[in-house]
Amino acid sequence: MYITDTAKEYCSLRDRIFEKLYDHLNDMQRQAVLTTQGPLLVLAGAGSGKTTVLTNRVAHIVRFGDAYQSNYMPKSLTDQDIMALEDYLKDLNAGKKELPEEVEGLLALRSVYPSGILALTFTNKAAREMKERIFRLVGEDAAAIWISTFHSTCVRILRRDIEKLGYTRSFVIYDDTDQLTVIKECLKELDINEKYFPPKEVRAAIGSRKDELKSPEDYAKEVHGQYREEKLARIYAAYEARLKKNNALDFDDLLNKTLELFYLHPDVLNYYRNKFRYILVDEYQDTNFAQYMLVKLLSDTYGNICVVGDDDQSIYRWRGADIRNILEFEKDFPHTRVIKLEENYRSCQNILDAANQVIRHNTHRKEKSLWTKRGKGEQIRICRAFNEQQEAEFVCNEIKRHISTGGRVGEVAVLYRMNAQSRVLEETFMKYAVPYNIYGGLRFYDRKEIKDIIAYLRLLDNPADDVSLQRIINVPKRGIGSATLASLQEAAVQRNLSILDMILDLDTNMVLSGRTAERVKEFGRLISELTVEKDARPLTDFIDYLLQETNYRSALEEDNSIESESRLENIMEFVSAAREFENNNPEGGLTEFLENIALVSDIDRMEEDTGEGKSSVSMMTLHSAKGLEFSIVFLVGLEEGLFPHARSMDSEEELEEERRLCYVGITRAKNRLYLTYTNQRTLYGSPSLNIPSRFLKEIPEELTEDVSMQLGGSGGYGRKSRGVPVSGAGAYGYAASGPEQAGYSRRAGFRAPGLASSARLDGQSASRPAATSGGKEGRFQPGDKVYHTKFGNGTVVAMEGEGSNLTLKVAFIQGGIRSFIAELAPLKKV
DNA sequence: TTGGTGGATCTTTTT
DNA sequence: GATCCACCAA
Repeated sequence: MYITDTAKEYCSLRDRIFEKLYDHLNDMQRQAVLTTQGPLLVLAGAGSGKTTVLTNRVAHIVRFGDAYQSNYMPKSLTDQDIMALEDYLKDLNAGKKELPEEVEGLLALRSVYPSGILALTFTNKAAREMKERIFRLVGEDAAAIWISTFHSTCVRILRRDIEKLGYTRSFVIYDDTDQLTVIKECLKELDINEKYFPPKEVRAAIGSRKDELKSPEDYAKEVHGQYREEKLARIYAAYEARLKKNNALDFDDLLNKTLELFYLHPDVLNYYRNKFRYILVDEYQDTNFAQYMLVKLLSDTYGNICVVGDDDQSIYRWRGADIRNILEFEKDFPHTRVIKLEENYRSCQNILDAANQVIRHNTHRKEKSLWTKRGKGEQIRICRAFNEQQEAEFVCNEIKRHISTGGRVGEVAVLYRMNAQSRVLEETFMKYAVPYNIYGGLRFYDRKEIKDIIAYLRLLDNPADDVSLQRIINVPKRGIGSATLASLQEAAVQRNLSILDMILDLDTNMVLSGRTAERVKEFGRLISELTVEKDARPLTDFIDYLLQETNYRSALEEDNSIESESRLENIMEFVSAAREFENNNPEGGLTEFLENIALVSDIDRMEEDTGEGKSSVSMMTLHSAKGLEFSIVFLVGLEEGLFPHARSMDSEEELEEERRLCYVGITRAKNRLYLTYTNQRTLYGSPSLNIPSRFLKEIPEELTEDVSMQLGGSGGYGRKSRGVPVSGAGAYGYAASGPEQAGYSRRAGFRAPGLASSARLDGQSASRPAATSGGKEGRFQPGDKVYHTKFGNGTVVAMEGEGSNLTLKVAFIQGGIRSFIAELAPLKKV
């Protein structure tokens, strides 16, 4: 192309303007923002400003369209234009970022409609956050951009065209509990024993097939001749048929049916792929095959696909995420530009070094190394405790010390591998009156009473929904038991009707008789009546009416227990959630409300989600901590068998995922990181002896400092850890501050029914020696290398029980973890 | 049909 | 230790 001097000058000015305009970004970030054309892979390490890049990139596209990097230039550039650009650059240098319209016209050469941008996330929270930040950058234009989760995006597409696939627009979305119900029905129908095909396993199998986009027919062909798999294929087929009959989609279907729609109706696909000129994907390392396909298909016309992610933070393999998507992105999308963001704005260098060192032990990854301009910061503090009670006391003491020196509790987080670990922490925090807040666990919309109400609503919205009907036909008790239900169901299948249709026309169908028939008919009348009222009343009003007419509320009120009281409270909460929805979506009806519940179910978190301004310590699993940051982080339970989890220890791939989880945990900390582990821990009811996690050993000693507690007199523990001399261990004397029973209030906000009362933690028999077993089995210790006549060499990773019940868990070099009764097993130390 | 009991099982979770 | 579920008695 012939380039004039004016054009050259234009380009150089444009470059300098953008550099100045984005001088709040580092070089790599700026590159990522300005690279708008073609495939782009941004490898964004933890805390490297990933969201900043995404939002600025979207804003840049909205404001300047295809300007940068494209061959487009203003058709006729005048000297005046050049002068205008020069003036603007001067303004910028003087700190004035306001963009005059004529300059914008010179820079933005081909405009892009905001509605031509699609940004995909995994969680609603991420979508919400991105939307807000883009709004702040570009104002009203942000409203037209498609920023939402994969699932919401698919629902939006499906609501328009799903009739082409033979569903109605008021389809329901089944969650995993509903899936189990359907699977159990299928097993019954096919006369398959649940023992040999546990519903949960079947669900996982079906889920995997769906992730791979395999239909029941595909699968059946593939496994032809294999008995078990063939059965699974039949269950899968029955499952699909039932969902369709119920006019229901599961979560996987939201993606798969969208793809199906695209395959069967290319006109629909073409509409969207021509519409979305720019596509961005957040957390790309978490995508599964279906999501990959969706992105691949939609980006085909323009090829402007930008994915942001961190392979080191891929922790959802077990949920279908395929790390290969990010590792092989460059192969899948030729001519990809790769940009690595390695500068970290969150943590001190010691913390980053620890993270870098741990993750280095993984083999399948893209080489990255985090660094910061901040200093080294504090040493990483490692504490060995005798048992989990003591571990929790240590955490409490440290937090109290932090508070007494002017620190805030909101800056602190305690992270653990399993939810079960939260109990002891919770009890101890209560005892010491440290306010805390547990995130995760049972979600609001998963509570029994809430699911019941939702089931009523779903049935009314979609009378074909047999699953919801089964849930509530006898809730509250109406004397309709499983036998009645079974015969109704069978008859419905025979006549190819929904169960509700059967019930409403029971006289013609003649399935039941006498008292039972009367009760069922009564239920039918109730539903008919509600169906009429549903359209006659506003949403909130109707839900209230429903609670009344079904006797759901009165049944709870009569119950008079603490539990039912909390259930009633939750129902009130639900009603106010409905009211809020009604206010925010005056147009939305029942269908929209239910969709909102299925897809946007995090009202629990929203209330308290105020980051470090909170007035309580945050406790959560490592998985839920992804994406968050805290000044002070406690990573507890770093023991072999717990973290890495025993279930993950028999495959290298799963072990690497555990290591990534550890990496995620470490990189949550901004200023101070504690790592704790115990010698003994009660898990699943019986005590076990543990050895420190291998991840601890992967952190260089010069980054760490031992702060183990000194036990009152019993010695031995806390003296030394991994050869590091104890520095002033006494300063952390545990029992330094006694329990303060009062103080703690439920304000910290857990709503779980009927807990709070069981804080009997008197005295604590913590210093009693472990179940170390005298006698001959005492010869074994966790960490011992052993030889088994059948399985060969291995290491004792855990011990449980005592005396003749003492069992050893041994990790064998070949063939995983096995448990043995110590007395009986042909094991010897080597 | 309901309610009680013994036995097995026990990661991680968003949509 | 806690929960879920299949099975059995009333």
